[in-house]
Amino acid sequence: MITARIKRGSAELAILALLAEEPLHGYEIARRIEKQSGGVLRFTLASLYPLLYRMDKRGWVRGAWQTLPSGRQRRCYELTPKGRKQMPPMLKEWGLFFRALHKLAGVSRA
Amino acid sequence: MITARIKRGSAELAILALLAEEPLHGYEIARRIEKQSGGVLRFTLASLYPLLYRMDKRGWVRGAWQTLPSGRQRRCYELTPKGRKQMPPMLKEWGLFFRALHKLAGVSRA
DNA sequence: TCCCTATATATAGGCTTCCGATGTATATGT
DNA sequence: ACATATACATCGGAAGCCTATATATAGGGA
Repeated sequence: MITARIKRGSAELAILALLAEEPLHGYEIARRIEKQSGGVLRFTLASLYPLLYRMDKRGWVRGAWQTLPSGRQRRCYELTPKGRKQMPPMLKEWGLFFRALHKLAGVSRA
Repeated sequence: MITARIKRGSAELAILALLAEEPLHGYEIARRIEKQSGGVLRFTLASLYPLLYRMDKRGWVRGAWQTLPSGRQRRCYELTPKGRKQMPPMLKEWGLFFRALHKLAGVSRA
């Protein structure tokens, strides 16, 4: 039986989902999480960068330095096949968790 | 704007929801969380008891020792009015959070 | 009789995950 | 000139949960 632990780990899923659409750099990821969640999910940069390094180390994303025309540097992250494989089980686990919490406490999406 | 932090804190909500139906002792709470969530939410007793003490300290629940006919003792927890008031905002926050995660990553309840 | 499981509470120690505060540096608008 | 936005980075710490362990009683099966 799949058991969904009670945990916050939704940040990783959010990042994977964003990078599944297109490669992004850190600062842009944070902005999109806030924007695309309607301002609900706030995510500080102090949380984001260590998270990205960890996901890079695991091989879920691959970061590469870019040099902008201005000469400025930034790190662009791309989803790897291994990272893409992580998504379905995470989606399933969160779905299960949500349904369970709904059954117990009546949490609704509406 | 209400911002839902990314956190696991669902345990407190689950406990409040169970105690809203009827007073229960710790061991029974853990059993019901597992049972009523279809085995999805697992919750170790080592997490549960400190949580109950904290909620008692905050005045959300009130624990009282019972002596069973067998002479055995156990602690029965009851929801307080203050505890009941915590539920609607928590439900709202979790609802917002799930909608946001659904928008971002496609987490579904179905 | 002895052991195993279930019931019931409790604590120590530690891990993961996230946040606040702070720092550095460049680009852009006013 | 100055404020704001962009962009990355780290330190320290808090929160929330788990593993392991301890204690003690009750009931069932070998």
